[in-house]
Amino acid sequence: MPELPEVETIKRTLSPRLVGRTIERVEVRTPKFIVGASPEDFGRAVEGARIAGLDRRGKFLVFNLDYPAGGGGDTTDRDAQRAADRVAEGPAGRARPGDILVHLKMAGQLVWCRPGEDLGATRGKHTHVVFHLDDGNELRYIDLRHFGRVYFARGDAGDPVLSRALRTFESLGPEPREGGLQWESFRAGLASRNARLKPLLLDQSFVAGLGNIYADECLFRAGVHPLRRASTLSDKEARALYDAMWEVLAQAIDLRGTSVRDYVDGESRRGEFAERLQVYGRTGELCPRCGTPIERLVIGGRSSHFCPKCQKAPRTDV
DNA sequence: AAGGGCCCCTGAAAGC
DNA sequence: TGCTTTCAGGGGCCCT
Repeated sequence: MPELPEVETIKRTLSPRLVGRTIERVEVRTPKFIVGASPEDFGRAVEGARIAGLDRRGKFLVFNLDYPAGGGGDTTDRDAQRAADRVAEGPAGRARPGDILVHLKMAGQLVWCRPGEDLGATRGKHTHVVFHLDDGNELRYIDLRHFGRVYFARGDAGDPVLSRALRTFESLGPEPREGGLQWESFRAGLASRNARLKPLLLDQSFVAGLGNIYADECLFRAGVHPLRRASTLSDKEARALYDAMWEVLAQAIDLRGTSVRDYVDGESRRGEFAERLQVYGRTGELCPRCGTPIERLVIGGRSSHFCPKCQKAPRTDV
């Protein structure tokens, strides 16, 4: 389940292999994965384009393409401009018209491969899009659950699925790390919300990139219960949560993500953060801090894992 | 603003 | 044992 650390790892593993390469041919095996254009139009548009940059925004991967006819500008200018835009725009950030956005949702994989490389029957069967590169290698989009999508930002503006995705992309909240989310605005954001913490952390317009796994881990490390109302946190608790986000995400990125099920990076390698998970998926196991059995509760339709002793339940609402 | 319901889809697990 | 059914799982949209 790729969340921020996994998508970041994919970006880092793919960048050196993709940036500067030209897409020679696109093979769309399962049309529904391409949003914004027919497979034919998508192929025609993208073939011959050069991958100028690879970015991550929340859980989206952003392929920035240079097109041979028009558009363009030299790469250095573009990169500088994009970096400047990101700082200037803060959380907003728009997709550029020629970009390809990829959201992997639960089980999507983006994998760099040698030509025709065999990834096994299951992954082979679920390989939906193949980008053939000018050095002969391939970038494959694989998805065992069929939830992910490849969005062509230059596609049909009237396509409701595309415009919804672009709207979602543009309304992403700040990145939790790297100078995105500032303490003061986080503190103020919590204070202004009555929502329960768990759904709030999963709200991508509040903060971008957390998913179910890291939300649970952050709450545990901060010692706050997932049902707590955001506005009821003390300064100390809010600070603990802010720091926990930073630490958990940094550690997870260091270990190249969490492979609970299907996740692998751009080189098909699994991440190693799963063994460091302290509560997620550990219902009934003992809390590493106090030895109390970890409990599971469904909140907002999502399973939540927490230690009932380290994360005190709110007095009301439970 | 908050929250419930629903849908996307497959494979694993549970049920018979 | 083997087949069928159920459900988990993340995210986001719609509706209230």
